[in-house]
Amino acid sequence: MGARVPLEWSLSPEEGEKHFLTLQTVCLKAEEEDLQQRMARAAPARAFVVQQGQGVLHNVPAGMALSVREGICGFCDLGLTQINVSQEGQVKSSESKPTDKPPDTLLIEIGRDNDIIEFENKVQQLTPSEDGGEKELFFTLGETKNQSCKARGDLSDSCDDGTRPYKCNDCDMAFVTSGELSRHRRYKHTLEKPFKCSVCKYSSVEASKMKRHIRSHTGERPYACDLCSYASKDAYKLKRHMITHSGEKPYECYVCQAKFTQSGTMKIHMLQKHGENVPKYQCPHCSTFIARKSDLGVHLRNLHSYMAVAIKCSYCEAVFHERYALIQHKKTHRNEKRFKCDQCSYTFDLESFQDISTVKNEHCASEIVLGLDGTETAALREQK
DNA sequence: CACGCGTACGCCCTCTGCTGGTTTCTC
DNA sequence: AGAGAAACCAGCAGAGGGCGTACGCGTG
Repeated sequence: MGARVPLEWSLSPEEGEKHFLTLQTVCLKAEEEDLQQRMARAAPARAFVVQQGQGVLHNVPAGMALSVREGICGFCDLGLTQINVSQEGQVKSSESKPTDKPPDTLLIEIGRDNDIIEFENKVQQLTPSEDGGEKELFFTLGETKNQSCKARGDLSDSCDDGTRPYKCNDCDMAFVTSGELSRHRRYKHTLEKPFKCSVCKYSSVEASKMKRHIRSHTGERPYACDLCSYASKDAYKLKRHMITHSGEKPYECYVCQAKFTQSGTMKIHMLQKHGENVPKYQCPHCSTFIARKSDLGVHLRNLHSYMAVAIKCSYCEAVFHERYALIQHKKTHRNEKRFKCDQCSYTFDLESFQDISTVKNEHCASEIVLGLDGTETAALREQK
């Protein structure tokens, strides 16, 4: 991820039916001096008007391209309107004129129906660029949900001290009641878990969590789906399951707009497709690197697990209880398949290995019958 | 009756791992 | 070129963490 680009914004009703959200880039960080120079070269300092939600752009200056995307941020889970300011590294149009300033104002048209929307300049990202490549600025606005600020530190300052008098001594959290504070401290600091499972080692902070846990032992599934035979052990899983019937994909990758049914799936996608220095998982039994941990499990089961029914090598009589061992064994056969003519120094490949192989040595126009070790066998000599 | 406290319920989240379809690789 | 195998990938569900809130009960 690149540096953040600070934005200031204000919402001002004007021009009768329209509201305008004005964004101003305050400055670019010193380390982004190169970007400033690029922007100054290619972008006129003028306002753009973007029709929110439809991607209709007006007054796009030469050398710049704007697009509007809407989705849900994978990191903060806010509804997002994202304005991408794309700039070619080298301005191709001869009519483009260099300017002194980067673009400093964006105007976004917002209908009156959107009065309830609150914007915050929470996420702004600047993607790194390749030399001469495309540079993109992501001005991303978060549409706040009607939800608590939870544990996000950057929003915690907004919590009202008057309404949340019970402050935790070990962190910045504050709560309405002492009971909430007490529970929070058990979860985060004292790690006290008074509820113990009689079947396994699980323990929990709350009795309700133990009740839910017990269902994993009893198999009780009180939450049944109306549309299929699925039943869940808790309400949330049923709700999540219902997405499979509606076809809804509420999580959208803000980079490639791919959509996903679960946030975790999108997170993996973003890591694997758009992440940097993505770690890979190395098989402990062979040198294979696999992108996903779950697929390493598949690899281990398929190639390294013990097989009750042994598989015989197709080249010889050897049998193996592990597929990977068989694969490695077969490779030794393949490496051995080059043979020398017994009459001269010519070498040749066997087309296939069987218990007995017959090879036409076209070089010497004589038929050679070979065993697995590349020498003529007594049985073969009798056949000849 | 107001208040504090504990409990129960509910919601949403992350992490995890299995599954099956698709793509890529190897022979 | 084609078949089979392995890796890639998204879908999906299990399990558990964390917190908001409603409710009941005891107490002053």
